[in-house]
Amino acid sequence: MGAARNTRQKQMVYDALVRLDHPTATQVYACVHEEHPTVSRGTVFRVLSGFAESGQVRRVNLFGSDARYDHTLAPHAHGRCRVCGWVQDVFLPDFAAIAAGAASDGFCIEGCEVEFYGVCAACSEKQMRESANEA
Amino acid sequence: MGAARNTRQKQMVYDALVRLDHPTATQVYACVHEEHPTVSRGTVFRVLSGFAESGQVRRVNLFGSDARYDHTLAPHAHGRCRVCGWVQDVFLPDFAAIAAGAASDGFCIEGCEVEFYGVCAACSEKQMRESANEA
DNA sequence: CTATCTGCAAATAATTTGCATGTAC
DNA sequence: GTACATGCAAATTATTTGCAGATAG
Repeated sequence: MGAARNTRQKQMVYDALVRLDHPTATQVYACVHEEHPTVSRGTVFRVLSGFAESGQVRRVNLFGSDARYDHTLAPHAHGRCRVCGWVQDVFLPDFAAIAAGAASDGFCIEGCEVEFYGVCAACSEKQMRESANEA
Repeated sequence: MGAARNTRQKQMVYDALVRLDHPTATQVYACVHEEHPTVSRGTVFRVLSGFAESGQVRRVNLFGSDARYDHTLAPHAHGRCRVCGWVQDVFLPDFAAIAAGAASDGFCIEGCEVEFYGVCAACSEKQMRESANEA
């Protein structure tokens, strides 16, 4: 196994990932493919998997959806809005401590993924406004 | 919309779910279908989705895998072994408090899913034994 | 040069869906 | 009896893969 090479495709995939806010692989493909129609689906999936494997990006599985990719490497959780589906980063100050403290039955914990779900601020306000109109 | 009906299929799907330990929908299908070949894929997926929607079971998305179903409704996290893939329940005493305390930016948290990943006790021992043999 | 990458298109695999029939209540 | 459920098979959707040609180092 040799060293990974830098290619235009990898750069484009990474740029799209940063720009797109927790996108799925398919969303990254759509974004890259729009400006560079010759870039193929296979390449985007391969590049994203490679990034995830090398730790360059994080692969996140959220509820009831496909795998998403996150360029923010610092440990953090996610808030997923039940209404609009938006994913918000949630930084927990004692994130590592929570993970470390949860070890039990000899399970050696190496990392931790957390997703909160609920309603984001924007959707809360919208719902409040709508129910005010009904009354 | 009428009330949900009790059918043999639903009972079979639920029984398989309890027996199988965090199975994917496809695993549930395989299990049910083996003893009752007439039960169809579509039914198993529909029944599991219905259970998840009604809150009768919990749908869990773990890293890099398909959706899994969990009949344990009490709030808990999961430990997923990097080596053998086994999923262990992890009960956190202050689970609700963690979720509640993490609210920020107006995100209204309704629930929380946590997955720890690492190596389970069995795989740790096995690896230790193997490295001892090499030395 | 040559090991790695890429594009393409076809293959998998999970999940969903339309529709006619079956069945719980 | 009728509304909800099921079986079947075909359709979708996400992701993977084989292979020949392109290219980074």
